[in-house]
Parts: sequence; C-alpha cells; structure tokens
Amino acid sequence: MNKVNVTSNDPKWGVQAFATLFDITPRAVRFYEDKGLITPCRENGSRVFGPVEYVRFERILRAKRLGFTLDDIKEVLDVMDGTVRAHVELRRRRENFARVVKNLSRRREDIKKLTADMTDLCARIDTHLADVNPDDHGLAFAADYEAVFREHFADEHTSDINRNDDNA
Amino acid sequence: MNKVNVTSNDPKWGVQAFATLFDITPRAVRFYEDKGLITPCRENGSRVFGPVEYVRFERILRAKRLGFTLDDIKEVLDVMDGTVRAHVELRRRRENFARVVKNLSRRREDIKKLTADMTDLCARIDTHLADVNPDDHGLAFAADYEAVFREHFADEHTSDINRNDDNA
DNA sequence: ATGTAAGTTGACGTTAACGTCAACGTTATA
DNA sequence: TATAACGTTGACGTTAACGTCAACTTACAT
Repeated sequence: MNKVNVTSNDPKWGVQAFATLFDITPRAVRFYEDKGLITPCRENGSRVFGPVEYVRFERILRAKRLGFTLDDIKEVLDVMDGTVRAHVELRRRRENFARVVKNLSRRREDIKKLTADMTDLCARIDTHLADVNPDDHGLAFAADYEAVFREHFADEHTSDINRNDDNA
Repeated sequence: MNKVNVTSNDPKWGVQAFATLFDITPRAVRFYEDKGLITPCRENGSRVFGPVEYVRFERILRAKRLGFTLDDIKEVLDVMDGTVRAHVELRRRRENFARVVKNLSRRREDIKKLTADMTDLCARIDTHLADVNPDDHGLAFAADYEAVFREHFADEHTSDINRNDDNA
C-alpha cells in the first residue's frame, strides 16, 4: 500500500528506441503526443518513456490495429485517466463504449468469415499451381457464390430491423 | 450443370438503393468501381447491381472493416476472378494471403483484450456514477497497470525473436 | 574543438477514401 | 410541358495519420 515510486531500475527509452520497440517511427510517436495520447516525462528537453508509457502505447496500437481513430482512442484514454469528471459526458462515452464492445463481437464474425475465405482461396491457388493443365479456374468462385446467394440474402434481410452503426 | 443464367426474378438495385443496403453513399460505390473492385452491368448508362455484386460487396466491406486497404482487397479479388494467370505472381500473393491469415488470429487476440479492457472500463464507470462521493477514481487505472508490467514486459521480449509484420 | 549520434520544434508534402459540388442526361408523373 | 427523381461524369476539397525535410540544440567520445 506504500507508494514508494521506485523508478530506479525500471527500463527507460528515448523516442527512437521506444519507436523501434513498436516497429514504428519516432515521428509517429511524437504525433501521438501532439494528439494528447501519451505524455512522456522529459529529461532536459528530451522525451523519456518508461513502463507506464509502454503499456499505454500497447493498448493504443491495439485499438489502432482494429481500425479505431486516434480521436476514438483518446476518448477512451481520457476516461481512464480520470480527466472526464462531468457525469453527463461520462454517461455519453459509456454508451459509446458499450456499442464498441457489441461491434467487437461482430468483428470476430468478420475475422471468422474472412479467415475461411482466405484459407479456401489459398487452397484453390495451391491446387491450381499443382495442376498440369490450366482449365477454367477463374470462374469457379463466381459460380459458387451465385448459387448460395438466395438463402444468404434472405437471412440478411429478415434480421435487417435491428441494425446498428459502426465503430465509435 | 446447365448455365441457364436466370436473372429474371433476381433482385436488382440502382446505385442509390444498393448503397443504402450497405449503409454507405453512392459516391463510395462509384469510387469502388473506379478502383476496379466491382463492375456492375449497365442498362442504358446506369449501373445495375444484382446478387453477384451484393455478395462481392459484402466481402469487400468485411475486409475493409478489418482495416485492409482497397488495394489489398483488390489483390484478393483479382485472384478470385482468375485475372492473375502468372504463376510467379500467384505464388507471391498466396504467401501474402497466408500471412494475412496468420495476422487475423492475432487480431482475434486484440479483440479479446480490447473487449476485456472496455467492459472493465464500463464497469468502473458504472460504479463511479452510482457512487455518492467522488473519490480518487481517476488514478486507479495507472496504478493497476504499473503493477503487472514487469511480468508482462518479460513475456513480450522473450518471444520477440519471431516477429512478423502487419497486414498485407 | 570537432565530429557524431541523439534529441528538439516547425513547416510542408503525401496518401487513402471518400465528400461536395457543378453541369448534364433520362424517365415518369401531374 | 415542366418538374421531380434518379442517374451520369469530371473536378476539386477534405480529413487522418503520418513522411520528409530543415534548422537547431545537447551530450559525449576522440
């Protein structure tokens, strides 16, 4: 329970080292600071990144990979930092966050389907490359998907009532 | 096996109707055509979208939601359409596709973690909003995540040897 | 003292994915 | 016949997320 604040042997990075940790450029890191996503401490002018910045940045990039904008991410970080005291605003953001969570499960479905599609495609390519004679390989896909459309389309549009929007 | 080409009672949409089906603008649809992602048939000048375009567009947007660029997506569609005959190029793309599939499983992890984070945050907001006295709620997060960093960081960097790049 | 490697702040350029007009053609309905 | 309603093709504007300089400081090894 004692807040000793032992930052002695904690790892520290300059902007260059920190950037390469996440496989990005120093420019990107500075850009994120300008946007207010991270606020590294300074030692005579230079930025110094520690463990706190590391975990924070991990989550930033995680969200970014999933297609969220930096403004979206800041909306979350602000709440985490406790800089959003107004209850009305907190409630507003909480609703958005809840929507995001819902959409994330839909993303999972997207990943499933895309993974299936891509592995299937890879398999088709393999068989085609292994094949000796080049037959009408290209049209296979269109034919397949035209066939199963009716059922698919029916499904989509009976459940069309409860639609909801995208990301943030 | 008989290619009857029964397009009689198939659903058809104009660009406006088609766009609203996917909750986007006609401009976006036209843009995708300019990029070569879809090629709807024409009836005296106007674009006409059918089932084929529908399923195609579904997949396009699915990939887009996961952060892929339109050029990335076109690389896939070209192969599906069979317009990439050169074996060398086919092999090249197949490798990329395989990488994409691998990265998609990492995306799943991203979703998991972000979902956990967001639901946790929502819960914290709820308890804070329900609470009567406003105590030092804001700092909770930073403290929590500083604590678990060491172990976390060690994990990250022992498995740092087998890194691989991002999307396409 | 002189590189050299690391950092800094502007300022401007760039790319993707559209938005936003403008100017125009076609069809159906009052 | 006129006036919507729906379509078309440019052409230009916009935003996010940086890249790419330039001009400069600071720390340290030779």
